[in-house]
Amino acid sequence: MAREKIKIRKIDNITARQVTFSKRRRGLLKKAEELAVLCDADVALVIFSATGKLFEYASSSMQELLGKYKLHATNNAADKANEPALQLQLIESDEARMGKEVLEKNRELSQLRGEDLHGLSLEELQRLETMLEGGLHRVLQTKDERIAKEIATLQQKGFQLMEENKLLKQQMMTLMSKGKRPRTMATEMDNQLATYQEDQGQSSDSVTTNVSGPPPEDDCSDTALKLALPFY
Amino acid sequence: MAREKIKIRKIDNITARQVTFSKRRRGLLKKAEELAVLCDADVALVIFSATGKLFEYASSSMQELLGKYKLHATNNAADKANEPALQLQLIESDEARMGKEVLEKNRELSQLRGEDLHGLSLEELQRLETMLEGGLHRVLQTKDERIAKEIATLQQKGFQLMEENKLLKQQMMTLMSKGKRPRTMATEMDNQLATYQEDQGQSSDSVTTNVSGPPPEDDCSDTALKLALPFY
DNA sequence: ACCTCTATGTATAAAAG
DNA sequence: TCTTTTATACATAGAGG
Repeated sequence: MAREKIKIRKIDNITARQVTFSKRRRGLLKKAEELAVLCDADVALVIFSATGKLFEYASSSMQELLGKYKLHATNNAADKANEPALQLQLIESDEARMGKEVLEKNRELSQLRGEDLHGLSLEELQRLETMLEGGLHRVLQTKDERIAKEIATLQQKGFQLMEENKLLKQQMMTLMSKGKRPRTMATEMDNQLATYQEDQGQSSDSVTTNVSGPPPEDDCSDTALKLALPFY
Repeated sequence: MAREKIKIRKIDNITARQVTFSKRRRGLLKKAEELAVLCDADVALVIFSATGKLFEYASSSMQELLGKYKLHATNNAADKANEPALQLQLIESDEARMGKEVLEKNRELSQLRGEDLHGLSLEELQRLETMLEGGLHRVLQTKDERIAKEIATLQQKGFQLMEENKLLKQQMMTLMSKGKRPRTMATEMDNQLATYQEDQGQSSDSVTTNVSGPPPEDDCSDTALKLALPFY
């Protein structure tokens, strides 16, 4: 495909054939991987050179893919004729049963994802819709519960910290009034306390408010305000 | 490779992914055959689409090639460890793996249905929510398209019937004015026609209006108003 | 889904090191 | 045999039917 167009037939010159094999083999393996990645497909590629050397690519496990292939092949073959393929068929019937199950589950999953809907009747679409709505409802409910719980935990931690700070402040005041030291530290703690109270008030307004925003930069890292919310 | 360069990662848009799959699949199959022919190599290519559809190429017999592959694979495995279980082990592990796969798919399905959500993190719940919303959206879209199409068909049939009735009425009038028979039948047909026109007017107002309600009780069952809508 | 069209990115045949 | 180079053929993304 360069310099000159070539006909697709066995290359006579042995050297040229080996060179072409090397180049095209790599190209093919690359393309196979690209297809698997781009299109979320399962791809298995097996190449034997004329000298018997093996090259292969499989998007997942070669065994898994070849098993899956056998299922399809045997299913189709069984449709067309009753080929009594020795004991092999007995063994494979087990595989076939499970494979069908996997295929069925996969179909169901992809339909729930909204793909491959073209063969479905209105009744089936309605069934899917109901199931999806129910599922979505329950997922949202679970998520809301989880979020509410985490917020409650955060609030509790916050109040604990407030109490702790208040106590510390009092102790500090006591110490300072005795030793007549400047009040800088106590003032700063007042500010921190006010900031934190504001944050708490906001987050309890709505479940969907951002709670993971910067908390007051305290040094009490051991008291663990670590329950950050990754969403909302 | 055209118009714009793309990154080799899963294509998000489902339609685009299917289109690309179709194009690249053909390209890959062609290249596989070219390699086999040009370089006298044995090539086996198995592709499963994301929806589970199978595509394959084999330069000779797929069975033969896969057998050959298994030999190489087992030989190599035997080099690394002294596993004398031959192909039997491959088959057994296939079954075990598929059993696991079935379990996995079932878990995924039940989660999509909104069951068994307790072990999930907020991130996983968010992922489920997104998937369900997308699926629901696509299901609703497909259903709406289907319904619109059926309504259009029903309307067309309705108009056909109206025309037919008009014609029959005229013929009847002609007959009656000639033979001086009582006009009972003609009057009844007038009523039917009026009723049907009302129905048509209603159903074209909104997609969600009940269209499958009682049509005029005509005896023209062969004209088939059978596209009843089971929902809505 | 499938075809066509077209601009562009890739693959690769041939040659050279 | 492998690499690099280069010119050319091929594959294909995106858009429109």
